[in-house]
Amino acid sequence: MTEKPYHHGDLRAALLAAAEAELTEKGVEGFSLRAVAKRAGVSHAAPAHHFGDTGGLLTALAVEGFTRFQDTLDAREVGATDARDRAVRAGLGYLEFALARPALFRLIFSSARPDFASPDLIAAANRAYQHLVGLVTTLGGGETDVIALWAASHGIADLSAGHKMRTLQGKSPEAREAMIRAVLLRCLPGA
Amino acid sequence: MTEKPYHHGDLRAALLAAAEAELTEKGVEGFSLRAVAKRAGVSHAAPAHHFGDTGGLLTALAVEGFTRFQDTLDAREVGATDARDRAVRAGLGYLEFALARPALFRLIFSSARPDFASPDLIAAANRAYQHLVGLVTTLGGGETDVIALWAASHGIADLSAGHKMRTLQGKSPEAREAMIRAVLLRCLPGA
DNA sequence: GCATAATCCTGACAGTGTAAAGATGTAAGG
DNA sequence: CCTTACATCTTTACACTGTCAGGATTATGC
Repeated sequence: MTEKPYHHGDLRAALLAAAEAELTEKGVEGFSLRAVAKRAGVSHAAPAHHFGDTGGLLTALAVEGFTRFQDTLDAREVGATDARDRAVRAGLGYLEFALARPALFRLIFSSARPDFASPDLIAAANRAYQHLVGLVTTLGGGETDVIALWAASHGIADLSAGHKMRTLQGKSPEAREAMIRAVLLRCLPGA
Repeated sequence: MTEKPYHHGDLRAALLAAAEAELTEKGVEGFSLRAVAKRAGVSHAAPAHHFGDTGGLLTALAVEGFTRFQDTLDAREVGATDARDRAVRAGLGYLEFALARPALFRLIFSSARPDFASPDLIAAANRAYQHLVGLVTTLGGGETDVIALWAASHGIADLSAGHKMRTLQGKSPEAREAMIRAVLLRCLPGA
């Protein structure tokens, strides 16, 4: 294995990994393309060929973020006792992702830097949304119920990621989960 | 009135106004301190004396933003038929502010650039939170109810400000408001 | 093997935030 | 009134940023 081959091999993936690390350390607002390149051990202009500009890199990262977001929800849903419990668990997964990867959460939900007109990103976002719709329609809910569950889940997650909701931070994990379950249950159809 | 006095007179206020204009045009992530100074017709290092660094300016702007946020909610609450309607109207004001001033909304809720340890900012945020607590406790609600109403209001507002919730965008203003009222009512105590 | 394309680097440019030091006005005290 | 101190603003400088143009290197197709 040569020390530094001119061609990286899979620079695109390496840049994405470096970008995610950079993002979690500095946040969306402190994100630096040159720092990502340096972290990947490559020249500062190397990312341009793969992603165009900074927005392109962040768009690709947002696509990856959306799938990881959905993965976290899916993982939480396994073992659900019934359809209602499954919807509640999805909301808990929403929060879990926001707390585990706040920067990625901000990138996909509260940033203007990715190109949200990108077909890939639209597709990734739609997958997550359609999954939510499926959860609610299984319970016999309609548009209003989708909005209710989404808003409550997102509100708790976003406020918790920004450390705004200190009432929840103070509680023990069990008490916190019980509280959130109670809130989410209100948003389910036929409550 | 001389054209350009060396001392501005009230540069601090002028910079805050310029900063808000700059923020609404470029967003938090495109915010530039030098552009603010140029907009105020002053040297690029002038803001430093009044606000220290960029974070200081954005912190002061966030304090102003929080009071305007609360003003919007208060304005919506006048004319409420009862306590329940008042809480619902507060939620509608939450959304109104997020749509009218999305950049300011992002600054106070989803940005890491202001110094949220600043006493002024903490005080402004606490005022808004205590007002929410008052709305809920008047209805006989507890901690869980506060979280429910806040999360739903914030979720709807944040997702709408980011143009993520297209279900609501498509509706007419009347249908939209009716839908949101239905969601918020679920979060009130004794639903 | 050779032309071509893909990949990565170097160098340059305008723009950014911040710090230091100088310029200019204001205010206070004698 | 004059001077001394202070507040305010400018100028200059530096390191850093994203992006572009052009050159160097390697892989690929024929």
